[in-house]
Amino acid sequence: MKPRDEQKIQQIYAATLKGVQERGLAGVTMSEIAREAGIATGTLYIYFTSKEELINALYSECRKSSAGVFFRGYSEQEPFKPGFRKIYFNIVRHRVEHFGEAIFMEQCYHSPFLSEATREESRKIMDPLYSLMERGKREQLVKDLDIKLLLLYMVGTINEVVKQYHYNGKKITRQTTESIFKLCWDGIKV
Amino acid sequence: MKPRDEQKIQQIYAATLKGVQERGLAGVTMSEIAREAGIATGTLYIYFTSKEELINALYSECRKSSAGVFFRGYSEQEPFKPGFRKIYFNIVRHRVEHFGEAIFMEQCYHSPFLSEATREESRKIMDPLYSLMERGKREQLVKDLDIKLLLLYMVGTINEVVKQYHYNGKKITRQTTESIFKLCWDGIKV
Amino acid sequence: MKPRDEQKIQQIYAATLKGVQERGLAGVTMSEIAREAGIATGTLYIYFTSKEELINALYSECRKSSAGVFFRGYSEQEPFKPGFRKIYFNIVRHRVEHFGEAIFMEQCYHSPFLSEATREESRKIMDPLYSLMERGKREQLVKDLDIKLLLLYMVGTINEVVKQYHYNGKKITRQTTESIFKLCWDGIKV
Amino acid sequence: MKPRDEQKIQQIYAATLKGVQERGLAGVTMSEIAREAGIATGTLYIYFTSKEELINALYSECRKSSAGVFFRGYSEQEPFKPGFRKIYFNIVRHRVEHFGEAIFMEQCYHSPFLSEATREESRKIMDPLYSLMERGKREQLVKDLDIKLLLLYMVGTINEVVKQYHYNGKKITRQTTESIFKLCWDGIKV
DNA sequence: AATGAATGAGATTTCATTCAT
DNA sequence: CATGAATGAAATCTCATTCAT
Repeated sequence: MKPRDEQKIQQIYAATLKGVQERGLAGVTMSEIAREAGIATGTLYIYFTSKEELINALYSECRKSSAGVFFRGYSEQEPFKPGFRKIYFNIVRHRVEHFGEAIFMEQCYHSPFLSEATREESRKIMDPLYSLMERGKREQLVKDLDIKLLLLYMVGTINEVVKQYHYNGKKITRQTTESIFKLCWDGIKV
Repeated sequence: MKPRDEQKIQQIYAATLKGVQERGLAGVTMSEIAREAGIATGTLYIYFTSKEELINALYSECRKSSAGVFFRGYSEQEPFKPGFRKIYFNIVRHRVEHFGEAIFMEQCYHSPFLSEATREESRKIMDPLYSLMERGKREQLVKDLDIKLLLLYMVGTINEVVKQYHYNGKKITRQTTESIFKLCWDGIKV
Repeated sequence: MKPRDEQKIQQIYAATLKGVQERGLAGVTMSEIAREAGIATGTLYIYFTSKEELINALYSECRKSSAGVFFRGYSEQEPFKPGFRKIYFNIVRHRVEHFGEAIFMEQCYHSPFLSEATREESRKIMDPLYSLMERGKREQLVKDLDIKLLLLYMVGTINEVVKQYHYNGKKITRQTTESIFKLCWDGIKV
Repeated sequence: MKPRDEQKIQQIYAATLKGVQERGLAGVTMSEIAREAGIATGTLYIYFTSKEELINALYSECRKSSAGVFFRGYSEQEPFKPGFRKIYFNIVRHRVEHFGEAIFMEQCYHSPFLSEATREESRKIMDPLYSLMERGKREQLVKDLDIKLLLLYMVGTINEVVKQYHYNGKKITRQTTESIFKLCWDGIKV
């Protein structure tokens, strides 16, 4: 019987992401999160019984929300390349608009907070992209390599570019996205 | 008189990397580092006046050591593609063999520990790779894009692949490296 | 909601004074203070962000409280000698009844804790006594010497007598006070 | 079989006094003392087996050296007032020239360092002044009050004046000394 | 539910003392 | 003897969590 003031939960999530972005998972404290969220420390513990639970819940939340965006407007019916392209652009946009989430998730990986269950659960989210890639291979549009490798190739560049652009205060324009998509496509295509 | 022990510093560094890899910058403590390094907590403070100083020193060290490996065996005289390939393989090898360092540096970026001075200092290390890429562009072997973008494209994949392979307990074979190099090269070439 | 407890501050002050009297500023620790005040160590840090701040706050407090006592019942209207005598007796009584404060302040002077601001602030407290002495000089009841010197002459004896009597377990009786007042007066008068 | 490099001991004493004056007994550390004395920490422990022993030894030393100065040029044969005057001036001079020692001794009183033996031993040093005062009373030159009280009256002023002048960076001139001596004498005489 | 003061275990740091050279 | 690195107990301080209101 956990309380469901959904708005408060969102404030807590936002406060956590902000804190992690500024001081890292290492530096963020429960009282800072509470203060930033505009509630008392005690209240935080009404919504999340521990720091660990908060981290895990937020992690899941991030995964879910990102999946929603990644496949927006994408249909398994459309031909491979436009589908692939759509997802690519979706991922870039999401990474840019939800930069804090990316950082947070990255930091979680090496924290003592994330439970194995959460890690496991979060792996499945890329499954539709997996299927798409498989189709690309079947249709001989994409190199015959391990699918996981192809996905990492695709995602790695996006992550790195978005991160570095962010740190250097540069904007990712449509042109930038077109450029890295072209790089990616030329590499991946047969 | 017992001289200050240079080797002890290496033990401390190793202990820190191990701790960060296991529990994240969030979870690593000075006493754990000391225990792992086989020294007393107080001794740690003879070599580093604070946790912050230790983190910064290790960060610099990592940057420097990686630069050394990246350009091993590479000469500016050799033609573009073999040079590029050599560096690519060097980076992959370094990331695999010094995985802990990569994790550590990634975590540092969003920690309250890293000083601006250290951040600044560490940016210059990729300069030679920068020059190589410029040459590639001049010789019209490489796409005419912003060099920084090309480097991020190159490095992003490596980071992501090495990381995920590591987490899943998979080995990066020569074949894997060849595969991602091919992906990278096909993308980057004109 | 539990409001911040003003009385707790008094307990902390009392505990600090007791500790300093028994073991000196050198020997007093934050955990001892907390234990003596009947609170947890962490609680101490809710009220004072550091040991230094606690010491400075207590120092100011002592200065202020002593000033209150020194001039109790004294009016600038009354003739010089009875006024001077009243203040003299007040000071003696305060030193006896608040012996711990005197010791504490003495120790603070050469500690690394006291900030320059606190030192500065505390100088002004004797001002009314200063004015009184000036009047005494104008009325030619008091020797024509630097006023500061006259005050130090007056206060020095009190401090020394109270201290030594305390250490030797002797009581300062009314008779004792009369005696030293007579000594002081005979010296100071024209 | 304690080593007797007398010069080194003096350096240690000087370093200790300097440290205590600057940071209080609270703030002075064994390694600082060693550094200031120009020796290694370990060496300090060859000369004094513990911090406590060093403090106690220095305390005794201070007491002894001060006694030597106090009664310099004084003979029990000379009449009361010139004798008293000589000692008075000696004390003032000593306090000024050895200010650090006075501070040190004051701080020791409330430290956990000073042993009861040391405290006891140091009380006897004023005995000749005690006798002198007794004579003054017998010859009816001095008020018929408890001798201890008379001495505290005398010494208290000196301590206070020297301390405050020192803190305010003012010099104690011969004129100052004459002034406070006159104050003292007028108070003490019958 | 909400609050924020209180708690105390544990983290960082200091320092008297010891020890290997 | 002299050195200063090494030690570890203890001090200062932090913070996840609990509790009284």
